[in-house]
Amino acid sequence: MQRLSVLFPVALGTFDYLSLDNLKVGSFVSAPLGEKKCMGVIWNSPPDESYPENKLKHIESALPEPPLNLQTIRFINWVAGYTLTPVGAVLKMALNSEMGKVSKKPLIFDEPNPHFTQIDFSESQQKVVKGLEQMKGFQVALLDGVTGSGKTEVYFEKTAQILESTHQQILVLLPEIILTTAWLARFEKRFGVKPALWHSSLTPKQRRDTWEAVRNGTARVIVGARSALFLPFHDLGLVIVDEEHDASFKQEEGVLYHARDMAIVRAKIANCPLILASATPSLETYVHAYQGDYLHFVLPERYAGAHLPDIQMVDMRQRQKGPIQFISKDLQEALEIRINKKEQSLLFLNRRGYAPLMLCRQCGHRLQCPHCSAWLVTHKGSHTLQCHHCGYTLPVPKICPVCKSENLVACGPGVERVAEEAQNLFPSAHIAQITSETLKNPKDFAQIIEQMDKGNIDILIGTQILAKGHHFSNLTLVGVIDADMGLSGGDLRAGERTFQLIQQVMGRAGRESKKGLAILQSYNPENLIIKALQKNDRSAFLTEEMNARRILKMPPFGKLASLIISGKNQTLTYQTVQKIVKHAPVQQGVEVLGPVVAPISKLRGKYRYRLLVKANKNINMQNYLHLWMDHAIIPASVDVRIDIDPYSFF
DNA sequence: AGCACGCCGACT
DNA sequence: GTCGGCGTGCTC
Repeated sequence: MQRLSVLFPVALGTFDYLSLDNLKVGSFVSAPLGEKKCMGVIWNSPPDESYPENKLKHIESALPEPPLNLQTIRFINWVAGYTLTPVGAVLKMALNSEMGKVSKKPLIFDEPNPHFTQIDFSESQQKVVKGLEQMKGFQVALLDGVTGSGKTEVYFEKTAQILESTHQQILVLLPEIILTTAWLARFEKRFGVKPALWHSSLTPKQRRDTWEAVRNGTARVIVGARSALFLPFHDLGLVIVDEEHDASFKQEEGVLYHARDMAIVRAKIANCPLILASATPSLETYVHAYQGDYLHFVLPERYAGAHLPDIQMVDMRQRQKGPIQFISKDLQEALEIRINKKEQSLLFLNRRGYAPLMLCRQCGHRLQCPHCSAWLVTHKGSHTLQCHHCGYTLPVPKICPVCKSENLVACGPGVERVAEEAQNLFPSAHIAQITSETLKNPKDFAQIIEQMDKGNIDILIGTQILAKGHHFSNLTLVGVIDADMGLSGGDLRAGERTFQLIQQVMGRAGRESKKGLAILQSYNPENLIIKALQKNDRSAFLTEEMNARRILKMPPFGKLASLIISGKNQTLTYQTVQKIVKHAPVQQGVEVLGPVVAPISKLRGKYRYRLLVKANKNINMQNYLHLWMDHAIIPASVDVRIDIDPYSFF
């Protein structure tokens, strides 16, 4: 009879059990947990000998499932330790709901063919292809190429090399799986077959089959969103993170992790190369490349002789008096020229709905969400007011709920309003809108692309979803309605995000033979970020931002962790925050900032406070937080969430 | 995370 | 009197 450590896919640590069989680490078992029998995995943590043996239960049975491999187990442990999450919560991400049931028909892919097509590369592309070819073992490379420079085809060559010379697997992470249609077409064109896909909207059967094919090594190329990192790879030989700067790699619910950073750990454990690709690298990645920690490959020009667009600035402070117009005269004229020439235009505004605020002109009342401290956004398409934080929706009211007057007005622009204005300016133009709510699945997006390719759309108006790598061949004008929008609020990465987003959006124009134009509308044209965008001067922006972060000891020159303390009872929550702050350990090189009322002070009915821990680079943040929180007494009705390397400051 | 237990208000 | 809301505590 021996003591074994068992981990269950629930937010808990390991528990010890007794077993007659000699079960090895990674084996799947069924064991009693509380009132129920649960599926668990024999874990590699040492059993807790201090726990009394007479309290131990017995493992019920071993399951026929093949064991989880050691690399995946080590990765799960690492992520749990880094993010301060119970290991079981991370295990849950690595399993699938169909576990325990044996897959009847294993998934057969034809294998991708590395010789299916050969691409003609430019001289600079060829250099990078050669460079990537040399990468062996654990090494990180930044593949840094302007929009439209053909990064994808270049990393496909490294993919082909691994496919041809080994039996290893290749993992490609993309930020949003809804946008992969075009990427998949390129893959199929290059390798003759579709890769294995992993994302949240697979059916249980697809999940089960793909998981099994990844586990047994028959799936050679796996493309997925962040959760694909946790698949039990049989033998991982290459990891690619495309659009590595994209903020959606940071998981903001459940286990809070950054998929790009965890991909580096995954590659290190697998001892394989990692490619981070972007036209607008994150500052973190750029600094690593700059310091020589990463290889740095650059594709300086667009593929096939296409040029980057010209950039024109419109100072919105100069606009004429009269009713508010969100499309300036200059932009209007540029749109008209494109419509007449049968070329396409794109208008970008990173705000969904019609107007961000509904206000009573009689009494000044602003319509607010009953569950969150946020304004309700007018949506004309669905005749509703919506809370963009919790989803609360109600029909647009006719009268003010406070003074009962009929003087409610919608303030500020959203995508719907810009579309309305554009349609009034150009009544016969074909205008389409694209936001996360109009795109329910990859098919919706594919349809818009098709309509664009056929020339059935003159003006496409949308949110940030437009910024992500699409190739519209007849698109020659990009209008940024409000270039300053992302800059206010003063969060750490506001400047970086704005620069990346607008640079990416502008990169949609003129990707083929016709020269593109980007028009930036700004109320703040002297701002350094706006100026760098206007001059297309990335290094000016990066230098400036790098210096600012270095002086402030902000990431990547220092470490951050954020604590969000929330609860339905405001008084109890606040008292808890006070108590937590009082017990913060004093340590050289660590600063605890706050508490402050969170910018969204109430979310889904819970009151929220924030603390920020700022530490020098050499500090072990996890140790510090354990020292602080392990003995903290927190009421069950108050929730304390720790976010290591936070990206969201709401 | 689930799940059970137990304490209070609401209604057949 | 019973149903069920959710706050609290436990899972080897």
